[in-house]
Amino acid sequence: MADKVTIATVAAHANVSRQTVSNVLNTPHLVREETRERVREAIAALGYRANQAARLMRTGRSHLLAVRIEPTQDGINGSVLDRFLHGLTEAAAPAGYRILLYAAADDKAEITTYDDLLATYELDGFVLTSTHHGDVRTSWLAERGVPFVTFGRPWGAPDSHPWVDVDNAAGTDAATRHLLDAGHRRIGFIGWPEGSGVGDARRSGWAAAAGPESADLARATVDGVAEGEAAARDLLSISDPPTALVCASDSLAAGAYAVVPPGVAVTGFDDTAVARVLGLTSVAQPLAEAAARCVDLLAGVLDGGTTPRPVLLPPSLVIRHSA
Amino acid sequence: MADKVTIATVAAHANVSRQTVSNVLNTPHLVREETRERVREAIAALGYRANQAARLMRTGRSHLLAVRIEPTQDGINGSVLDRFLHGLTEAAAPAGYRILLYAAADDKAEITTYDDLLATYELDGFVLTSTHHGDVRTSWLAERGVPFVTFGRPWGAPDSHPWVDVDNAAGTDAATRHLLDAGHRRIGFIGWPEGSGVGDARRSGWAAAAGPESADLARATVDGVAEGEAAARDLLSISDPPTALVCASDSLAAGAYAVVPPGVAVTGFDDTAVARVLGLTSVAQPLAEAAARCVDLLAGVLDGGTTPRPVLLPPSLVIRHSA
DNA sequence: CCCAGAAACTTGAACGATCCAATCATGCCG
DNA sequence: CGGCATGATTGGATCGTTCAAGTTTCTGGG
Repeated sequence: MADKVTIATVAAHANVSRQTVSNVLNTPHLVREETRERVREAIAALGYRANQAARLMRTGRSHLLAVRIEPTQDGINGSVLDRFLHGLTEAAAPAGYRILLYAAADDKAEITTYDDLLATYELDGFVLTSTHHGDVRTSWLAERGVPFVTFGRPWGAPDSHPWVDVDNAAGTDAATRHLLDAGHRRIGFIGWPEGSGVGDARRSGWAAAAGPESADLARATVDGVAEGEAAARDLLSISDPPTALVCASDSLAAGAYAVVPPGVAVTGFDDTAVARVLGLTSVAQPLAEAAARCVDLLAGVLDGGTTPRPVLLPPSLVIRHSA
Repeated sequence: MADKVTIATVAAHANVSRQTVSNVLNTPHLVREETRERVREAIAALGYRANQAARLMRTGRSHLLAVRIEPTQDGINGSVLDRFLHGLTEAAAPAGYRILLYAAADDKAEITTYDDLLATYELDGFVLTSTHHGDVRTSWLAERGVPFVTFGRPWGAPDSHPWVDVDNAAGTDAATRHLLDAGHRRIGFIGWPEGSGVGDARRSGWAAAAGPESADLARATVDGVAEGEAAARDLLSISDPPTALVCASDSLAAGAYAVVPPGVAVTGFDDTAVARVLGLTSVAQPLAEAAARCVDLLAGVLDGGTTPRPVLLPPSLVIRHSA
């Protein structure tokens, strides 16, 4: 391979100074068109690419965004993060950013990692997933003025930082309406214990569409297939049992679907591979879109200095034979 | 926040020169113990962290490893990559490396990306997944002397580069033996068309254990649930049909399991969430271990300059009620 | 007490880019 | 035709670190 092509190589090749080459790249309007063209040709001919490390040292901008990769919980929702990461990576590239991964056991360890990443790699920003009530991470980042976006709205102060979220309530609302349209009148809900923002939103969407007469048809349990099975059995054992079940996750739905008698409809959430294989009707999150908007917001803060508006995306219902 | 802490800040604080601080970090044996201790205290007191960008400029080592993140195919095997990535990230951190993601539509685009990543970020190495026959990527990297490891053995020249792989044949062999132990005598196989190294290995493991008398009980098809269903139907319609089916993937197994009569056993491959939910017996790959060994090998090449030996890991059989 | 040689430490330069201030060229107006 | 504003281009300094080479300190044998 040829020797390293630096900005000086290009400058010599195009008969201009280094600074002029730099201007062509960063502030093209300062350079006469003729010169600009000549420099561009030299860049193309030599295959020059600006060295990020050197640029970073001067500008303080690494063009690196960090995302945490979490260990897959039960594995069912694993591919959700997977698709989100892929979306991020694809959206970041054209905007000139790259995605750096980090792992952390808990929120406290995550903050230590922030400190490290910021000091050693001078990251430009963070994308946080699965935010929760009283999240220490967001306040730590905000205090230090580190740019970040969350996928998931802030559960405390309304708009304390930019965020992208999927309208969870609209998702269960759509699922419930779909069941109503199919003639179901008693529609149950299997969700998570109160306190998780996402879970509460999913319950409220069902509650709004199902109406107050269904208030006693909700069950709360931790996520899991066995738990979904148990909750479904419980709901079906009451007098005048529900004829359809809206579930807060595909795990719960998979469990429920395994024990309900034929004719009882079940819907899940996240449109995972499990839903696809079982034929579960499920609410799909627009993950690629969400990832792209996360990058947009972050790039907006970084490049434009704007304080962007939050983004709330509508989910869609994927109808299969379970409902 | 306080101003940036550089090596000069530490040097001033410890009453030594910059170089001595650098020596404490990189070649401690050159520094007198007393001084070393003093410098270490200064580093801790100031919370100093070496700036990677500056270090990179001088040494040419970015401590960054790149991995491609692929779009999830049918979603079923999605979480495999997910778990592998998590393993990589966790293993890389203690070795002083970070993981950078990139996306690419095909092998050709991937090579363009290599070029870009190497020139702009000066990546230390690559981890390649899903290598295949006549892979242009490995030869491109090898020609340029770029360090890389593949997860999946090279299908051409035997040991042309370091690799980590799971013994696919051992996996289907174990599954087949498990079925033999359970009393099955006619054991079929549903796999992929010849030519994919992984698929061929999985078939050969079954073939070895099932014996030549089962040679006509193999079917080849592209991956997918519907395809698994069709292949299973086909195998069960012959005279003296198999009483058990070994499948090359959980997708195929899920399809097959849906149509086989009770008593016919089915095994899958990859121990995905789908297998867990359906209760499919499946071959599990030690992904975290594989990822860790990938990092080991790459770190060995980068730090030690050694040419490490390939690693072949044994899979394990997760037994559920499908077999 | 001197001196060679090793050990410990320091200084200046360099990596490749951008920023800043200064210089050179150009065109316009009086 | 000189003066001057404007625009285009240039050279030097700089970011934080490590390398290479230099200088000082220490040690021990004669």
